[in-house]
Amino acid sequence: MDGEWSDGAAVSSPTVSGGEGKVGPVRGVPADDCPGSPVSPAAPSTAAPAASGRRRSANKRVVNVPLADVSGPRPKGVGEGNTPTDSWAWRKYGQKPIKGSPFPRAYYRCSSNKGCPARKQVERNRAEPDMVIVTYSFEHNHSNAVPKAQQNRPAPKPKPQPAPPEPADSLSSGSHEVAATACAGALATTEGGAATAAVEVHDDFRWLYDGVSVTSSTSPSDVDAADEMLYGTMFFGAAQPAPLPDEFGDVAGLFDGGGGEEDAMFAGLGELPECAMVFRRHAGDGLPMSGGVKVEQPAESTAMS
DNA sequence: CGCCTTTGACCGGCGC
DNA sequence: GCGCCGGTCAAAGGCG
Repeated sequence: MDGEWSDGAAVSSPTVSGGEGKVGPVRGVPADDCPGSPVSPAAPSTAAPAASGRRRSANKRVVNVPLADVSGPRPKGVGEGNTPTDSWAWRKYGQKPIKGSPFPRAYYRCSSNKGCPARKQVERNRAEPDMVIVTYSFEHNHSNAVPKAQQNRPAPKPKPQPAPPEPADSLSSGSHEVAATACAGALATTEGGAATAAVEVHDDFRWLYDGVSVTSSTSPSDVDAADEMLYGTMFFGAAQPAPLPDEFGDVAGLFDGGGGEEDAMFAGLGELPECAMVFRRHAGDGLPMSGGVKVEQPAESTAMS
Protein backbone atom coordinates (compact mmCIF):
# COMPACT_ATOMS: atom_id res chain seq x y z
CA MET A 1 0.00 0.00 0.00
CA ASP A 2 2.02 2.72 -1.02
CA GLY A 3 0.86 5.04 -3.60
CA GLU A 4 -2.48 3.58 -3.95
CA TRP A 5 -4.27 5.67 -1.52
CA SER A 6 -5.45 8.18 -3.96
CA ASP A 7 -7.79 5.89 -5.59
CA GLY A 8 -9.71 2.75 -5.48
CA ALA A 9 -6.78 1.02 -4.11
CA ALA A 10 -7.47 2.70 -0.89
CA VAL A 11 -9.19 -0.29 0.41
CA SER A 12 -7.41 -3.42 1.06
CA SER A 13 -9.34 -6.44 0.24
CA PRO A 14 -12.99 -5.92 0.49
CA THR A 15 -13.68 -9.32 -0.64
CA VAL A 16 -12.13 -10.75 2.35
CA SER A 17 -14.33 -12.31 4.79
CA GLY A 18 -15.23 -9.53 6.63
CA GLY A 19 -15.21 -9.65 9.72
CA GLU A 20 -14.66 -8.38 12.77
CA GLY A 21 -15.03 -10.86 15.01
CA LYS A 22 -12.87 -10.29 17.65
CA VAL A 23 -11.31 -12.46 19.91
CA GLY A 24 -12.22 -12.54 23.37
CA PRO A 25 -15.28 -12.74 25.32
CA VAL A 26 -16.24 -9.21 25.18
CA ARG A 27 -13.93 -8.07 22.56
CA GLY A 28 -14.96 -6.30 19.59
CA VAL A 29 -18.23 -5.51 18.17
CA PRO A 30 -20.88 -7.83 19.13
CA ALA A 31 -22.03 -9.01 15.84
CA ASP A 32 -25.28 -9.76 17.48
CA ASP A 33 -25.89 -6.17 18.04
CA CYS A 34 -26.67 -5.31 14.57
CA PRO A 35 -27.93 -8.40 13.11
CA GLY A 36 -31.13 -6.97 12.14
CA SER A 37 -30.05 -3.51 12.58
CA PRO A 38 -32.77 -1.24 11.52
CA VAL A 39 -30.18 0.80 9.92
CA SER A 40 -29.05 -1.85 7.65
CA PRO A 41 -31.49 -1.89 4.86
CA ALA A 42 -29.85 -4.18 2.55
CA ALA A 43 -26.29 -5.12 2.36
CA PRO A 44 -26.21 -8.19 4.41
CA SER A 45 -22.57 -7.76 4.69
CA THR A 46 -23.21 -4.58 6.48
CA ALA A 47 -25.51 -6.14 8.88
CA ALA A 48 -23.07 -8.78 9.63
CA PRO A 49 -20.22 -6.91 10.90
CA ALA A 50 -17.92 -9.15 11.66
CA ALA A 51 -18.37 -12.21 12.71
CA SER A 52 -15.20 -13.69 12.22
CA GLY A 53 -11.97 -12.26 11.76
CA ARG A 54 -10.77 -8.96 12.87
CA ARG A 55 -9.25 -7.80 9.69
CA ARG A 56 -10.65 -6.33 6.68
CA SER A 57 -14.16 -5.48 7.41
CA ALA A 58 -16.51 -6.85 4.91
CA ASN A 59 -18.14 -3.61 4.08
CA LYS A 60 -16.14 -0.51 4.00
CA ARG A 61 -16.88 2.82 2.60
CA VAL A 62 -13.90 4.88 1.82
CA VAL A 63 -14.25 8.57 1.64
CA ASN A 64 -11.61 10.84 0.42
CA VAL A 65 -12.04 14.26 1.83
CA PRO A 66 -10.03 17.37 1.49
CA LEU A 67 -8.13 18.02 4.57
CA ALA A 68 -9.55 21.48 4.67
CA ASP A 69 -12.93 19.95 5.09
CA VAL A 70 -11.88 18.00 7.99
CA SER A 71 -9.72 20.54 9.52
CA GLY A 72 -11.83 21.65 12.31
CA PRO A 73 -11.43 23.49 15.45
CA ARG A 74 -11.22 20.66 17.81
CA PRO A 75 -11.30 21.16 21.42
CA LYS A 76 -8.09 20.08 22.76
CA GLY A 77 -8.56 16.84 24.37
CA VAL A 78 -11.91 16.26 22.96
CA GLY A 79 -11.73 13.73 20.30
CA GLU A 80 -14.23 12.72 17.80
CA GLY A 81 -16.12 11.55 20.74
CA ASN A 82 -18.07 14.66 20.76
CA THR A 83 -18.54 16.05 17.45
CA PRO A 84 -20.78 19.00 17.84
CA THR A 85 -21.68 18.89 14.24
CA ASP A 86 -22.20 15.24 14.16
CA SER A 87 -25.12 13.34 15.39
CA TRP A 88 -22.94 10.43 16.27
CA ALA A 89 -20.48 10.15 18.99
CA TRP A 90 -17.19 8.54 18.20
CA ARG A 91 -14.60 7.28 20.51
CA LYS A 92 -11.08 6.71 19.47
CA TYR A 93 -9.91 3.29 20.41
CA GLY A 94 -6.65 3.09 18.67
CA GLN A 95 -4.12 4.61 16.41
CA LYS A 96 -1.41 2.95 14.44
CA PRO A 97 1.22 3.93 12.00
CA ILE A 98 0.63 2.32 8.69
CA LYS A 99 3.43 0.81 6.77
CA GLY A 100 3.23 2.59 3.51
CA SER A 101 1.97 5.79 4.91
CA PRO A 102 3.86 8.41 6.87
CA PHE A 103 0.65 9.24 8.58
CA PRO A 104 -0.88 7.19 11.33
CA ARG A 105 -4.33 5.76 11.12
CA ALA A 106 -6.83 6.35 13.84
CA TYR A 107 -9.60 3.99 14.73
CA TYR A 108 -12.91 5.17 16.02
CA ARG A 109 -15.98 3.43 17.27
CA CYS A 110 -19.42 4.73 17.71
CA SER A 111 -19.92 5.55 21.32
CA SER A 112 -23.46 6.65 20.81
CA ASN A 113 -24.73 3.22 21.30
CA LYS A 114 -23.15 0.59 23.37
CA GLY A 115 -23.34 -2.15 20.86
CA CYS A 116 -23.15 -0.07 17.79
CA PRO A 117 -20.76 -1.72 15.39
CA ALA A 118 -20.18 1.44 13.46
CA ARG A 119 -16.54 2.14 13.09
CA LYS A 120 -14.38 4.40 11.10
CA GLN A 121 -10.75 4.75 10.30
CA VAL A 122 -9.18 8.04 9.59
CA GLU A 123 -5.90 8.54 7.93
CA ARG A 124 -4.22 11.09 5.81
CA ASN A 125 -3.90 10.43 2.16
CA ARG A 126 -0.34 9.61 1.59
CA ALA A 127 -0.44 10.64 -2.01
CA GLU A 128 -2.31 13.80 -1.28
CA PRO A 129 -1.49 15.31 2.04
CA ASP A 130 -4.37 17.60 1.57
CA MET A 131 -6.76 14.76 1.52
CA VAL A 132 -7.77 12.47 4.25
CA ILE A 133 -9.20 9.05 3.89
CA VAL A 134 -12.03 8.08 6.09
CA THR A 135 -13.09 4.51 5.99
CA TYR A 136 -16.42 3.65 7.48
CA SER A 137 -17.20 0.16 8.47
CA PHE A 138 -20.59 -1.09 9.39
CA GLU A 139 -23.49 1.08 10.03
CA HIS A 140 -24.99 2.28 13.22
CA ASN A 141 -27.48 -0.09 14.61
CA HIS A 142 -29.41 2.72 16.12
CA SER A 143 -31.02 5.85 14.92
CA ASN A 144 -29.13 9.05 14.75
CA ALA A 145 -30.92 10.20 17.79
CA VAL A 146 -28.65 12.16 19.98
CA PRO A 147 -26.54 9.61 21.64
CA LYS A 148 -26.11 9.48 25.28
CA ALA A 149 -22.72 10.86 24.81
CA GLN A 150 -24.20 14.06 23.65
CA GLN A 151 -26.94 13.97 26.15
CA ASN A 152 -24.52 13.64 28.91
CA ARG A 153 -21.97 15.84 27.37
CA PRO A 154 -23.76 18.54 25.56
CA ALA A 155 -21.08 19.60 23.43
CA PRO A 156 -17.50 19.96 23.53
CA LYS A 157 -17.65 23.59 22.97
CA PRO A 158 -14.60 23.99 20.99
CA LYS A 159 -12.61 26.04 23.25
CA PRO A 160 -10.46 28.74 21.81
CA GLN A 161 -8.35 25.96 20.73
CA PRO A 162 -4.63 26.12 20.92
CA ALA A 163 -4.67 26.95 17.29
CA PRO A 164 -2.39 24.64 15.51
CA PRO A 165 0.38 26.01 13.41
CA GLU A 166 -1.63 25.23 10.40
CA PRO A 167 -2.98 28.36 8.82
CA ALA A 168 -5.26 26.33 6.70
CA ASP A 169 -6.77 24.97 9.78
CA SER A 170 -7.96 28.18 11.16
CA LEU A 171 -9.05 29.33 7.83
CA SER A 172 -11.03 26.37 6.92
CA SER A 173 -12.28 25.97 10.38
CA GLY A 174 -14.67 28.78 10.35
CA SER A 175 -16.43 28.40 7.10
CA HIS A 176 -16.06 24.72 7.03
CA GLU A 177 -17.45 24.34 10.36
CA VAL A 178 -20.44 26.27 9.36
CA ALA A 179 -20.88 24.22 6.32
CA ALA A 180 -20.35 21.08 8.22
CA THR A 181 -22.74 22.16 10.82
CA ALA A 182 -25.36 22.94 8.33
CA CYS A 183 -24.64 19.70 6.72
CA ALA A 184 -24.87 17.82 9.91
CA GLY A 185 -27.95 19.60 10.87
CA ALA A 186 -29.70 18.87 7.68
CA LEU A 187 -28.57 15.36 7.70
CA ALA A 188 -29.19 14.80 11.28
CA THR A 189 -32.69 15.78 10.63
CA THR A 190 -33.07 13.16 8.06
CA GLU A 191 -30.58 10.57 8.82
CA GLY A 192 -27.27 10.84 10.43
CA GLY A 193 -25.09 8.55 8.51
CA ALA A 194 -24.15 10.92 5.80
CA ALA A 195 -23.43 13.78 8.00
CA THR A 196 -21.02 11.62 9.73
CA ALA A 197 -18.83 11.40 6.76
CA ALA A 198 -18.40 15.01 6.07
CA VAL A 199 -18.64 16.26 9.53
CA GLU A 200 -16.79 13.70 11.31
CA VAL A 201 -13.93 13.86 9.16
CA HIS A 202 -13.90 17.42 9.93
CA ASP A 203 -13.00 16.71 13.48
CA ASP A 204 -11.00 13.69 13.07
CA PHE A 205 -8.09 15.27 11.63
CA ARG A 206 -6.83 17.22 14.48
CA TRP A 207 -4.37 14.49 15.08
CA LEU A 208 -3.50 14.42 11.49
CA TYR A 209 -2.46 17.97 11.68
CA ASP A 210 -0.50 17.38 14.73
CA GLY A 211 1.34 14.61 13.14
CA VAL A 212 2.34 16.47 10.08
CA SER A 213 2.53 19.99 9.04
CA VAL A 214 0.01 20.52 6.42
CA THR A 215 1.34 21.79 3.23
CA SER A 216 -1.78 23.40 2.14
CA SER A 217 -1.25 23.00 -1.50
CA THR A 218 -4.81 23.88 -1.88
CA SER A 219 -5.77 27.32 -1.08
CA PRO A 220 -7.80 27.14 2.05
CA SER A 221 -10.00 29.88 0.98
CA ASP A 222 -10.41 28.15 -2.25
CA VAL A 223 -11.39 24.94 -0.74
CA ASP A 224 -13.50 26.76 1.61
CA ALA A 225 -15.51 28.40 -1.03
CA ALA A 226 -15.76 25.23 -2.93
CA ASP A 227 -16.71 23.49 0.18
CA GLU A 228 -19.51 25.76 0.98
CA MET A 229 -20.68 25.50 -2.50
CA LEU A 230 -20.60 21.82 -2.27
CA TYR A 231 -22.48 21.63 0.87
CA GLY A 232 -24.94 24.10 -0.35
CA THR A 233 -25.48 22.11 -3.43
CA MET A 234 -25.75 18.84 -1.79
CA PHE A 235 -27.63 19.80 1.23
CA PHE A 236 -29.87 22.42 -0.07
CA GLY A 237 -29.94 21.53 -3.64
CA ALA A 238 -29.47 17.93 -4.34
CA ALA A 239 -30.13 16.51 -0.98
CA GLN A 240 -33.64 15.46 -0.47
CA PRO A 241 -35.26 16.63 2.67
CA ALA A 242 -37.51 13.71 2.41
CA PRO A 243 -38.36 12.25 5.75
CA LEU A 244 -36.03 9.44 5.38
CA PRO A 245 -36.27 6.82 7.97
CA ASP A 246 -33.20 5.94 9.81
CA GLU A 247 -32.15 3.66 7.15
CA PHE A 248 -29.20 4.86 5.24
CA GLY A 249 -30.09 2.42 2.66
CA ASP A 250 -33.09 4.44 1.80
CA VAL A 251 -30.88 7.34 1.44
CA ALA A 252 -28.70 5.41 -0.81
CA GLY A 253 -31.70 5.00 -2.95
CA LEU A 254 -31.61 8.70 -3.53
CA PHE A 255 -28.60 8.25 -5.61
CA ASP A 256 -30.55 6.13 -7.89
CA GLY A 257 -31.29 7.50 -11.24
CA GLY A 258 -27.86 8.88 -11.51
CA GLY A 259 -25.65 6.70 -13.54
CA GLY A 260 -25.24 3.06 -13.97
CA GLU A 261 -21.89 2.51 -12.53
CA GLU A 262 -21.98 5.20 -10.00
CA ASP A 263 -25.38 4.16 -9.22
CA ALA A 264 -24.32 0.82 -8.10
CA MET A 265 -21.42 2.36 -6.43
CA PHE A 266 -23.43 4.63 -4.28
CA ALA A 267 -26.05 2.09 -3.78
CA GLY A 268 -23.46 0.20 -1.96
CA LEU A 269 -22.80 3.12 0.20
CA GLY A 270 -24.79 2.67 3.24
CA GLU A 271 -23.62 5.90 4.66
CA LEU A 272 -22.50 9.18 3.35
CA PRO A 273 -25.42 9.62 1.13
CA GLU A 274 -25.13 13.30 0.90
CA CYS A 275 -21.48 13.21 0.43
CA ALA A 276 -21.89 10.55 -2.11
CA MET A 277 -24.05 12.93 -3.97
CA VAL A 278 -21.29 15.33 -4.13
CA PHE A 279 -18.97 12.70 -5.30
CA ARG A 280 -21.32 11.77 -7.95
CA ARG A 281 -21.74 15.29 -8.93
CA HIS A 282 -18.09 15.64 -9.32
CA ALA A 283 -17.79 12.59 -11.33
CA GLY A 284 -20.73 13.44 -13.45
CA ASP A 285 -19.73 16.97 -14.02
CA GLY A 286 -16.26 15.90 -14.57
CA LEU A 287 -15.20 18.29 -11.94
CA PRO A 288 -11.92 17.69 -10.32
CA MET A 289 -12.22 16.44 -6.88
CA SER A 290 -10.27 19.34 -5.61
CA GLY A 291 -12.09 20.63 -2.65
CA GLY A 292 -14.60 17.90 -2.95
CA VAL A 293 -14.99 14.64 -1.32
CA LYS A 294 -14.32 11.44 -3.00
CA VAL A 295 -15.77 8.14 -2.21
CA GLU A 296 -14.00 5.06 -3.06
CA GLN A 297 -15.76 1.85 -3.19
CA PRO A 298 -13.93 -1.07 -1.96
CA ALA A 299 -14.17 -2.87 -5.15
CA GLU A 300 -16.56 -4.87 -3.19
CA SER A 301 -19.37 -3.01 -4.69
CA THR A 302 -17.55 -1.55 -7.55
CA ALA A 303 -16.37 -4.73 -8.92
CA MET A 304 -18.91 -6.94 -7.45
CA SER A 305 -22.17 -5.29 -7.84
C1' DC B 1 -18.32 10.95 38.12
C1' DG B 2 -18.05 9.62 33.60
C1' DC B 3 -16.13 9.69 29.15
C1' DC B 4 -12.50 10.28 26.01
C1' DT B 5 -7.63 10.19 24.57
C1' DT B 6 -3.28 7.99 24.33
C1' DT B 7 0.16 4.10 24.17
C1' DG B 8 1.56 -0.62 24.19
C1' DA B 9 0.74 -5.33 23.61
C1' DC B 10 -1.70 -9.18 21.71
C1' DC B 11 -4.26 -11.69 18.32
C1' DG B 12 -5.51 -13.05 13.96
C1' DG B 13 -5.57 -12.85 9.01
C1' DC B 14 -3.13 -12.73 4.78
C1' DG B 15 0.64 -13.24 1.78
C1' DC B 16 4.79 -15.42 0.38
C1' DG C 1 5.05 -22.72 7.95
C1' DC C 2 6.73 -18.16 8.92
C1' DG C 3 6.62 -13.41 8.91
C1' DC C 4 4.37 -9.09 8.40
C1' DC C 5 0.78 -5.93 9.10
C1' DG C 6 -3.50 -4.47 10.52
C1' DG C 7 -6.96 -4.13 13.92
C1' DT C 8 -8.63 -4.22 18.63
C1' DC C 9 -8.28 -4.46 23.48
C1' DA C 10 -6.76 -2.86 27.87
C1' DA C 11 -4.81 0.36 31.38
C1' DA C 12 -3.65 4.99 32.87
C1' DG C 13 -4.24 9.79 32.69
C1' DG C 14 -6.72 14.01 31.84
C1' DC C 15 -10.67 16.95 31.25
C1' DG C 16 -15.36 18.53 31.34
